[in-house]
Amino acid sequence: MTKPTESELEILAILWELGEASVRQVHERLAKTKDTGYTTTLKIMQIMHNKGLLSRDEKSRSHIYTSAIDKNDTQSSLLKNLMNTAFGGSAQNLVMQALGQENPSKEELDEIRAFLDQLEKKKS
Amino acid sequence: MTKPTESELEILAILWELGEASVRQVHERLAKTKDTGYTTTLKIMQIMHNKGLLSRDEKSRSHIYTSAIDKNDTQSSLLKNLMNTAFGGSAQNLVMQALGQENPSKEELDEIRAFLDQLEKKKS
DNA sequence: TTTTTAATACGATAATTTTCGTACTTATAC
DNA sequence: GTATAAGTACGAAAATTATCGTATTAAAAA
Repeated sequence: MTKPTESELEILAILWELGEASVRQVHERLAKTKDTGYTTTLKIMQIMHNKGLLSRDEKSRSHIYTSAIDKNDTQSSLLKNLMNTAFGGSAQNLVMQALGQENPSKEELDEIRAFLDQLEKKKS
Repeated sequence: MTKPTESELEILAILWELGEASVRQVHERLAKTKDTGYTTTLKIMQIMHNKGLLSRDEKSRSHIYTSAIDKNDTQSSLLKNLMNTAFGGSAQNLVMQALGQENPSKEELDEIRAFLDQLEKKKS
C-alpha cells in the first residue's frame, strides 16, 4: 500500500473526520491552516482518487469524496514507520514522548490505564 | 527548525544510536535495510551538515559526524506533527494505537504506568 | 616512488510532490 | 436564452528530495 504524502494525509484526516465531503468543503478546512489554492486541493484529491486513496460519488455535479483506506490501518502503519525510523523501534519510548508533551486529563489517563490492563490480561 | 526528510531521519537515528560515526559507518548501517549507493549517503550527510542538522569533525581525513539536533526535541516535534495531521490532535488516540500494535512486556507496561502516575501527580 | 585504495566535493539528473493556470462543462441567475 | 458562477480535467511548471557519476585529493601499500 502506498504511503500517503504529507498533503494527502491532511486531506485524509479531514475526510476521516467529516466522513464525506466535496472538494470545496475539504479545501475550506485546509485553508484554515494552509495557504493554498482551490485547484491545488482539487488536483491532489484527483490524484488520490487515481491511486485508490479516495473513492468518490460522481452522481451530482460536485463530486463527493470519502477515504478509501481504513483510518486505523493507516495510522498504525504511519506510527510503525515513525517508530522504526525515529524511535529505534521502541513503542514505549514513543508512547512516553507522546504523553509527556501533552497534558492529558485525569480521565484520559484512566482510560489509558484501563487499556494497559486490558493489554496485560490478553497476554499470558 | 527545518523538519528532517525521511532519509535524513534514518541517518539521524543511526547517529543518535552510535553517537558519532563516519559516512562509511553510517552507510553500512543504512545499507542493511536500504539499497543505496555510498555517495548518496555522503551527499545527504553533506546537505544535512549544511542545514545544521549534523556537526562534523574534519580533523582526520574521514570526517566524523554527530547529530547537531536534540533527539528528544526532534522526536517530540515529529510526534506532534503526526498527531496533528493524522490523529486529529489526540495524544490518547495515538498512544493507544501505538501500544496496540506492539506487544509490550509486563515490565514495559509497568514503566508506562509509573510514568502515568508521575504525570498525574505533577498536575493539580 | 609509484600504484592502488578510500575519502570528499560537487554538478547534474531523476523522481516525487506541490502548485497553479487554462480550457471546458454544467448549473443558476437575470 | 444569455451571462455568470462554480465545478472538473489536465498539462505543465516549480519545488523538493534522492541518486549517482566523475573529478580530485590524501593516505596506504607495493
